[in-house]
Amino acid sequence: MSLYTRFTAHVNDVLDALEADGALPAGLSRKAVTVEPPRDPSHGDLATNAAMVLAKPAGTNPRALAEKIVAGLTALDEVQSAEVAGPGFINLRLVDAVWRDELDTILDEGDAYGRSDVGSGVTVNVEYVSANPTGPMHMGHCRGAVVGDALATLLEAIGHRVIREYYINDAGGQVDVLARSAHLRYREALGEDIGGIPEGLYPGDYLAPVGQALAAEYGDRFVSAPEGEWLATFRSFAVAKMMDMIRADLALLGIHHDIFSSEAELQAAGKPDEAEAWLRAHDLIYDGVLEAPKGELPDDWEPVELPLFRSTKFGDDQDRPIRKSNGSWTYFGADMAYHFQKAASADQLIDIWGADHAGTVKRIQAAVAALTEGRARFDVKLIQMVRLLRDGEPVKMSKRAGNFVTLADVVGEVGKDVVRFTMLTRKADAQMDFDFAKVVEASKDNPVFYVQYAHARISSLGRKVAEAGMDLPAPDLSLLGTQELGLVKLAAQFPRVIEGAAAAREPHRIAFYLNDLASYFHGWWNAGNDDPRARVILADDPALTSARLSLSRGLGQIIRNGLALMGVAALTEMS
RNA sequence: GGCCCCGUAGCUCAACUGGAUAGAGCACCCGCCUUCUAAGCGGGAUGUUGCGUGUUCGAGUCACGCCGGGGUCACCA
Repeated sequence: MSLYTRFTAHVNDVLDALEADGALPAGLSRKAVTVEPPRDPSHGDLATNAAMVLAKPAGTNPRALAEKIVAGLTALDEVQSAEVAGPGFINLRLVDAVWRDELDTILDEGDAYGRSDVGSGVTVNVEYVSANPTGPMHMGHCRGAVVGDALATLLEAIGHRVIREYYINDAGGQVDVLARSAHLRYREALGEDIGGIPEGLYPGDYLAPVGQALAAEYGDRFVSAPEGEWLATFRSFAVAKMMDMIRADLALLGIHHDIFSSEAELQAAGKPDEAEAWLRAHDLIYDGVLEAPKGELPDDWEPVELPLFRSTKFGDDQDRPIRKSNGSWTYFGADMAYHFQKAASADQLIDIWGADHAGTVKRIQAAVAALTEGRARFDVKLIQMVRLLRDGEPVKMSKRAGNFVTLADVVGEVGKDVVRFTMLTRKADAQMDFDFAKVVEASKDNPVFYVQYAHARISSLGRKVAEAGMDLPAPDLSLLGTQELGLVKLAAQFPRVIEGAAAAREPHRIAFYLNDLASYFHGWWNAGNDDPRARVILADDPALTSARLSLSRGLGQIIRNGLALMGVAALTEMS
């Protein structure tokens, strides 16, 4: 149990006691009661708003109620002082022993420190990447891949069972285009001069090996065969090759999915039909005429009767077709069934999408709400664009010739850890710049470097002590000073940060927290510049050295654990 | 035109999903390198949180309406 959940329990105990005494009406909701560190540390170590939240429903005034709660909290051994402040906050100051014990806990629990089981018993399906299987991963996919993966890790850290899933869009028109592109390369591989790649086919060179593989597999039997004879074969062949490439690209980032679900298989298994039947039985699908698109009408637009899902009943602004006029499924029709399938094996669903799909969020949320009858929590996280820069100048990307910046190029240039960390240094719904020069810069402007540098400094301490052959006594943490306990207090927030980040589905908070912790650590370290007695290693004071070394190790542990959540390896020395 | 996201210091961004006096870094000014790694540290200055109503003990955060920037609109995927 983390320190913060422990004190939340203490506050609840005090409230229980007040209820038992009749000082507080029984059964008031404590949902809004929080126990958290105040923003301003001068207010104390912990603050609770219990009196303010409960005063009104209890029919009393906040300060009077606060006084009663304070009396109960003051009685606790771990509490040094409790006082009422401002409009009715209760500020707690804890005895130093609490923080020393917490440092021991960090060191004892090691890699497990910060993990919890608050999410146990709940399975969460995180679907991320799901790039179309028509080419290698490029930078546009990168951020969503990293955010999704880090979020999945974060959810595991609070005890959820997590399913990492990739949805292969292998049923739409774009995979037919892929198959035709592959057929062209197949003819090329068999010696035909194909000239340029016609407009409308995928031009990328990565398809050449696919053509060669097809030639090796099938010889020349499909060279002049009508499309109907080879399309399906070439399609599944090429998709499989593309997925191999994508899996290899993802592996460069350390990303591995548990499940790859195929849209084509989903349709072949009749899942969309099942969903449609269920929805029709519940009067959530009707045959109707789609409204004309707003704004400028396409030339070929004409009213057609289609099966429409009543997404307007769930907050969408238009009912949405699930089948096309030729009877095949729309993307939405299949996607609806796909989410229905996912919800069968998970309690909560999270989709990581590019922000360009924002317009389709409501309809899929409507579908999930309908098909699960509101049971499944379902979040769509939209990932904003990343602007690629080099020394402040936008990286030019031409759309023709498949000339985009691939994920493999970027990882090759700056490394996996830099890419992953950088992608997590912004809220997902804020746009972000990725500057090749800045992300590898060795300065404190660069959080990747700054955090790693702190960890390297900490690691160097262990080496120095070993080299010096110092004989250290068991640490006596009561030797730690105020600034040092302050560092412990910040370190002790780590479990809260994890829980908060997981609950909000915001992995970037880990990166910000680590940067903060690194900043305080560097400050402590540099105190030794002005005052040699403030250094960690004091040759003439093994006792103090031992205590400070324990603190350093604790901080190093937190940094490692935080980086692990982000999928980033901690450096023990800077190169 | 409808919907979604964003708007916070000169710049880039935070703010623990409603808490106290809105915080960091950059840039600017003042100190600090015969060093446990100065690849940095300490201190100073920086605000009508786009604007306006409302909800309440309390709003950057929630609701509604404007303003500005971006995205999106299909029987596409």
